[in-house]
Amino acid sequence: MDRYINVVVDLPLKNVDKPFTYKLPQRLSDKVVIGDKVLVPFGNRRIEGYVVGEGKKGDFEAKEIIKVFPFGPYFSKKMLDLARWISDYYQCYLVSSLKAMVPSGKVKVKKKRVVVLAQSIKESKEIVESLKSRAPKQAKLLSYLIDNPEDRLISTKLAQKVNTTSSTVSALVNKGFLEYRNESVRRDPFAHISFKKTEAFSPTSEQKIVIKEIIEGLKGDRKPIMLKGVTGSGKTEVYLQAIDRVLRGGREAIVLVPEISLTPQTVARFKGRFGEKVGVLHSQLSSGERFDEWRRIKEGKIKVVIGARSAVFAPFNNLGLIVIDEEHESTYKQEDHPKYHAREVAVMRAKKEGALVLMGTATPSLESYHRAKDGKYKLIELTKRVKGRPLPPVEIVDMREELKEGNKLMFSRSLYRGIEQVLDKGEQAMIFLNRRGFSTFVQCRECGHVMKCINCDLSLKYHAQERGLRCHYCDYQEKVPRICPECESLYIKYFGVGTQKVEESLNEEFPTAKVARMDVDTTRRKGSYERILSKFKSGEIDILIGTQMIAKGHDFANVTLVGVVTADTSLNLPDFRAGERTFQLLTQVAGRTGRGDKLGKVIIQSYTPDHYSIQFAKDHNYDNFYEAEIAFRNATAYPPFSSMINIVISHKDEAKVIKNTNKLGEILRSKILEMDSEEIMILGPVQAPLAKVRREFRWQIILKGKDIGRLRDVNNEALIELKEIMGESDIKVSVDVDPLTML
DNA sequence: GTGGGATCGGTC
DNA sequence: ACCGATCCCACC
Repeated sequence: MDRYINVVVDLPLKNVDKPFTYKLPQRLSDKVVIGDKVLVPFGNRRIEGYVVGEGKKGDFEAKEIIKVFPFGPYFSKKMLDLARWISDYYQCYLVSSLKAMVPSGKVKVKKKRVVVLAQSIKESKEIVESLKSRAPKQAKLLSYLIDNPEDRLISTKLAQKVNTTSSTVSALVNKGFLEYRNESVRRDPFAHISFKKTEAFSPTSEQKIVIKEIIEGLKGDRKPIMLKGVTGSGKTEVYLQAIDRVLRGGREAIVLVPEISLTPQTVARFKGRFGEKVGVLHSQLSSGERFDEWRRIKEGKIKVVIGARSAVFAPFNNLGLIVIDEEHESTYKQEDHPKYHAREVAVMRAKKEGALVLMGTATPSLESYHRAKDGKYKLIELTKRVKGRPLPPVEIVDMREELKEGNKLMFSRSLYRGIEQVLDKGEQAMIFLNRRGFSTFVQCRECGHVMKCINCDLSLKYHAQERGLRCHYCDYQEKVPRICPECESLYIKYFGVGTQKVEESLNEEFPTAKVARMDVDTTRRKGSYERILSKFKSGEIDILIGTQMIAKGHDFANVTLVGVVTADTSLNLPDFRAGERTFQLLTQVAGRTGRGDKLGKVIIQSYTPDHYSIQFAKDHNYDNFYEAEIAFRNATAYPPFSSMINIVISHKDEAKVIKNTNKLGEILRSKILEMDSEEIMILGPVQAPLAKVRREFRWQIILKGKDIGRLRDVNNEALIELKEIMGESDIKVSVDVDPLTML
């Protein structure tokens, strides 16, 4: 009886996004399971594919599988279900979702030729005695191996241990006292770091309650838990104790952290508690390292995985808990296909596998907090910092007043004084500026008025080419006004101050201070990130200037001042999440100070100091912020009150792009008209904010509506129709479901 | 994506 | 009628 199996081939193409049926040759008939990676004939080529199910003989002649790759299966039945959900929800090919789950690149076990004793310990000891006088080096080497039988070293490394060369080793091998053996080795990404064993802290009374609730969640309904805890309230300790519980119950845990927090210190914290059971998965690992960690998870050697976004796919079979630290972080959304959000995938995976999701943050995303308030997630809170440390006082400086008083510096008098004092006392300051490369906005320096789109109430973006203002949601355009439309002042300013300019200015104003800058430009080289941080920690640097990079997680006891050069940069981004981002950022930055025994202080400069995102950050008051922001989202029907899909069309030929995007817009509009529904809105077509990327022009259409399923359906039908009408196969269409940014 | 067969149009 | 370029489409 022939056995047939269904395989999805590794070609990201619409036409082949379905299973193909292959016959198993006799020799493999009982060796193939779902999740195996196989090599199959496809057309006149050989192609890799993944087994997704049993097949049956059809009305075509099935070809035979060529080979099955080792180390399979690469995914379980449940993970296949999850991949199907991702493909369906995020509109991507099944094979793309599957490939996100499996280790990529060359899948090989690394081997090395190690040197081991050829005789028993007892015999070897006798040999040592006999060698002592005539060949002392050989004797020394041999006794080293007797004393350290666990060492699995290659010839040169072993020779180094006793200050000799590998010829000593080969002499011993020739005499039959030692032998070479090929052993597989693990590529350990953290081999060079030592971990100090740590014990659980005794929890604060607040932490105790929270931990109890989590344990109840683990045993009970496993409804996702939102842990809202102020910065410095000890969320990590809560995670550690929850994980401990899960491990004791014989299950496994995944800890997702934002890429930027995945530092050796973070890993050390987990390894310190759980030792060798901890594994790490992230994009910086070499493909070999990633494969080894992946295999150790599968083999059950690892019980806790800590990693970035993709670690949500760790191949555990008895998953009990997924922790999502800093739940609101936008790095959890994958930027390329499949454009999944790790938080959503985690919730779905946990549901399928009976695990609990625990997401923690000081500043929940609006989406998640809304769900928590709706009862879809369980909300628990940590309101106090550990050791009773207070949250630092926050001072908001109105930069309009500074200008009126004749201060044209980028530092207010207050921040200037603050820096002076810090330098006097030998303490440290962090100066934060969130300057995004291309986005600038136009603002009146006298009254703070920002030029906004009349249709969207979003800030207009300055386009240098045409020297005009433009809304990238609806394409509304206007000229840059010569005088402020609000107060008729002539002080119209194009904002675009970057960290470099701040550095220059600090050096001018405080020539004796040691200033360093940390942003994408200064940390591009490997290790430079750690180097800057360790210099700051050791006190070699007085003032650290930086972008978001310095806002996260770091714990510097001597930092007593945090300055935000302008809170407006992120606030005036043309994005409905600008207010949310600003609040999150300010809250996080503020959390960087007052973590030691000294009191900290935060100074935020702004031209729009009355904005609720800034005002509520001053009081560290998330709930008030949430109420204001959710009202705005409700009024404007933005998420969480609607869903969105961003469709970007790109091609080298701009005319082609415009033609296709316009046509797609027409098709979408007529479809929505047919549906006789007011529910779906179409924004665009407009030129994408990143209008040209790698010589390709980009235009986009945004769909917005209550029902994500309907949005997807309309989008799908429209894209099929577009292809029929235009018949163009070479234009690129990229679909982003629940986009976090429209760029 | 890619090769092969169908299709179209130009050329001897 | 024959041949190369282009289109189309199936690939199990």
